[in-house]
Amino acid sequence: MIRIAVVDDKINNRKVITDKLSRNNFFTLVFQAVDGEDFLQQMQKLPQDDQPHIILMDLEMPHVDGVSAIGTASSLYPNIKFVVLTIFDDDEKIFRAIRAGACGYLLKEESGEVIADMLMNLWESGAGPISPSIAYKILQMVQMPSNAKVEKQTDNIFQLSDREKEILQLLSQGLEYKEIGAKIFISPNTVKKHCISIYQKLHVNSRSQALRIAYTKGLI
Amino acid sequence: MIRIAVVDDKINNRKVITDKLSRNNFFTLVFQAVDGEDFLQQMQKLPQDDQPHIILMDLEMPHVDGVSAIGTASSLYPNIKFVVLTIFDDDEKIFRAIRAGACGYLLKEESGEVIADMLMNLWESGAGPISPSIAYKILQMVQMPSNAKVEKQTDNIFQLSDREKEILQLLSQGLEYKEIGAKIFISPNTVKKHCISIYQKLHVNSRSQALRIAYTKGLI
DNA sequence: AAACAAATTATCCAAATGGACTATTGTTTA
DNA sequence: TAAACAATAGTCCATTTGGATAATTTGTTT
Repeated sequence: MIRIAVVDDKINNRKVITDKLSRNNFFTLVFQAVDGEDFLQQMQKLPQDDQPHIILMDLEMPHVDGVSAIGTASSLYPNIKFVVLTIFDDDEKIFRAIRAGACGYLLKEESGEVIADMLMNLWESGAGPISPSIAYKILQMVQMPSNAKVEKQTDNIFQLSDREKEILQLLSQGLEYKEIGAKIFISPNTVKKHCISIYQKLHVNSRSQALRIAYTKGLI
Repeated sequence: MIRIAVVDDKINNRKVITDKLSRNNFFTLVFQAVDGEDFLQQMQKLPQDDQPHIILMDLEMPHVDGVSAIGTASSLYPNIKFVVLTIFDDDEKIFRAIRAGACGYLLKEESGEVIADMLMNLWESGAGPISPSIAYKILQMVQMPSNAKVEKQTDNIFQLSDREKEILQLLSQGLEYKEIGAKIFISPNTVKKHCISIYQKLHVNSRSQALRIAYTKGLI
C-alpha cells in the first residue's frame, strides 16, 4: 500500500487527483494540504510510521510555494519522494523544483492511468516519473553550455539575503550569537534576529534543522 | 515522410530497428551505416535534399564511436536530429552523448510502437524522445549538488560507539533530546549524556560544531 | 520627498543545551 | 576476580537559544 499526500491550494485540483488515484487500491491518501506551510506543519505532527511515501505537490501556491517546501522537506525527510504535479512546464520552475529535491515532474494533463503507472514504478524501481515533454526540457538544460547563469538563479531556493547567507555560513562553523557578532561587528541580538529570519525562510525552528538543509542543499 | 538513417555495427540490430519502423509508412530509410566513420562519409556524398531528418545511432561501434560521430555531425548538419538508440544506460555515456548534441536517448528494449510514436512526436513538435529510465538519470545529473559529496567513512576515526553514532544520526535530523529519547525509548537525560560523550570524542563543545564534523567527515 | 525593504538593536520569557556530578547495571578485558 | 567500559538515569546550574514584539537606522526605488 503506497501512502500518498497531495498538496494543492485548489480544492478542485485535489479532488481530481485523489479521484484518479482512488480508482487504484494500491494508493492510500494520508492527508491533503493547501500550501507548503500547511504541508510542513502536518508532516511535523505525523507519527513516522504514518508518513506518506510520495508527495504530489503543486508549485503555484500562496504563502509557502512548492519549491521551497520541497527544499525543506526533502532535507528533513530524505526517504520521501517528492513529485511535482502541475500545469506549468516553464524551464525555470522545472529546474528550481528539481534542484530543490523533486524526483519527478508530471503534468496535470496526464491521464489517471499514466500517473498511477508512473507512481507505481517510482515505488517499485525508484525511478522518478517524468512527463516526456519535461524530460526533453531537462535534457536541454544539461545540453546548455553555459550552466553558470543557471546556477545563480537556482542557488537561492530559499531567498536568503546576502547577510543571512553570511550568518548561515558562520553558524555552520559552530559559532554562537556573541561570537558571530564579534566577528562581523554587530550586536549578538542582531545575529539572533537574522537567525530567526533564516529559520523562517527555511521553514524550520532550530539551528540543527537549518544546518541539515544548508549541508544537504549545498547552501554552505 | 520522415527520412531516417540507422547507424549500428551489428547487422541484426539494424534489421530489427528498420523492421520496426517499416511497419509505419511515414518513415523512409535513407541509408544504413556500420560505424561513425562510414556514417560521416555517406552523409558527405549525399545531396542535401536527400539528407535524413533523423539519425538513429548506436554508441558502441568500432573505429569512430557514436558520441564523437554525433559531436561532429550535429555541428555539420545542425538541422538533423540525432537520437541515440542503444542498450546501454550508464550515466557517463548518456551525459557524453547529450553534450555531444543528441536530442534524444532511447533504449533498444522499447517497443516498435513506442519508438515510432516518439519519432513522430520529435518530427511534429521537436521534442526529443527519451526513455523514462534515461529521463530519470538525466534528472539526477541536474540534481547532483555541485559540491562533491563526501564519501561516507567506513572506519571509525573518532571511536564513536554504535549508540553514539545512532544518536549523532538523530541529532543531524534536527531532533532534540526529548524527541530522540522518545524515538529510541531511553531517557532524555541519557541522550544528553551520549551527546556530551560525542562532543568529547570529537573535541568540540556544541551541537553545531559536532554536526559540522559529522557532515564534512562523512559520519552521517 | 515618500515609500519600502534590509539591517540593526533591544527587551522579556520559556525552553533547550552543555557541563559537572553521582550511581546502577551489564560486558569485556587484563 | 578486579578493573575498565558502555549504557542507563538522575540532579544542579549557568548559558544559550528560539520566539514575539517593538523601535531605529540605512539604503533604494519610485
